[in-house]
Amino acid sequence: MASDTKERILEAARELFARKGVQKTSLQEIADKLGITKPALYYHFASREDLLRSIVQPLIDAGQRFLEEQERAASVDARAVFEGYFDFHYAHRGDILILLYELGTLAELGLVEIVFAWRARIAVLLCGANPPLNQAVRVTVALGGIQDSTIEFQDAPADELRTAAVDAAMATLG
Amino acid sequence: MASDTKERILEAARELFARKGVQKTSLQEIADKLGITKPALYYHFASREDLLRSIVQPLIDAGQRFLEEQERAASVDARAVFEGYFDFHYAHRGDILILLYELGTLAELGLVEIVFAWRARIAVLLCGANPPLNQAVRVTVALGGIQDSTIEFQDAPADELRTAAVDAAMATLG
DNA sequence: GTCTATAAGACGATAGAC
DNA sequence: GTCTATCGTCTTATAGAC
Repeated sequence: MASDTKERILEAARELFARKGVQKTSLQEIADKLGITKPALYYHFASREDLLRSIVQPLIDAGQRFLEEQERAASVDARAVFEGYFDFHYAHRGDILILLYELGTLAELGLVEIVFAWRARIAVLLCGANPPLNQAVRVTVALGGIQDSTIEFQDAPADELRTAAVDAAMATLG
Repeated sequence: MASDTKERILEAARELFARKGVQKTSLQEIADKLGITKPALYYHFASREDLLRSIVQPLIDAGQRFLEEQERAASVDARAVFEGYFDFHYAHRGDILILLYELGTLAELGLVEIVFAWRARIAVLLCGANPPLNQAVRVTVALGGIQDSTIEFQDAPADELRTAAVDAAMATLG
């Protein structure tokens, strides 16, 4: 396999980012954790931003795949959309928590725009283009609520949480 | 008085924090914006954290007052609670957006715990202590959704948005 | 691929004059 | 209340040996 040092760096960075935040974690700390030096780290990643992007990219790709899949589906089933949305957020809840605590940092990578665009595309699936405000709000509440649930109820059994979150989202949509 | 240097510093800091994030704004930049020097700034605020706390504190106080008011009310009306929750978030949506983009920074000031505690207290008001998971999830979706709405629909007319958000929250609660 | 060494600069914060 | 000057520390990033 390709040099696993690169993978080890990503893993260490992920752990430190989650524990102390992205901005407050220096490349020095990441290197120390692995017992290597900063220049060694620079051999694998051209810059600090390059490292950060390498962590975020798989998440963006997964989200993109989920959305294209939903849009390709022949018919739109709100419950299925919510379930897929829950599954995506639950599967990546660790990384998503990192992003949520550091929205400002991620905004510089253009991530905030991407996530808003995703929500807009789902909103189109659920209630068409240019819905009235009260419809748009309901979609925001439903999707935002599903995401919040995967963050706030870390200890709950996954299947029970999934049912509860999707039920709540369906009730919101009315 | 409004022309006080201390007030002008807070105002400049707020503006820069909103535009480029808390962590990425240096004391130097705040001083430059006002045409004063860093030591002058230190005359008014003991430290960087002191400055940050001075911006956040009024928000915490306002939230605290809202909650005590709700808890003192003789009877609990879910709709009234949601309306008050919306009004609080709408009135402070500018500052709340700053906090949302920098949860990590605010966590160091103990703010995240405070907000979670608020939500827990509202949850007790709405469905008693130790509710089943599906009830707790519905409260999270409803409250989180109201907050999201005040952020996402910046351009919508306030009263129309208020009705839509509260209606959605009521539907979520079932 | 990893090292030693260091550049080049920003940062928070302080001392002391006025 | 505001200044000039500076301290000490931390940072990203690079040069060049092995």
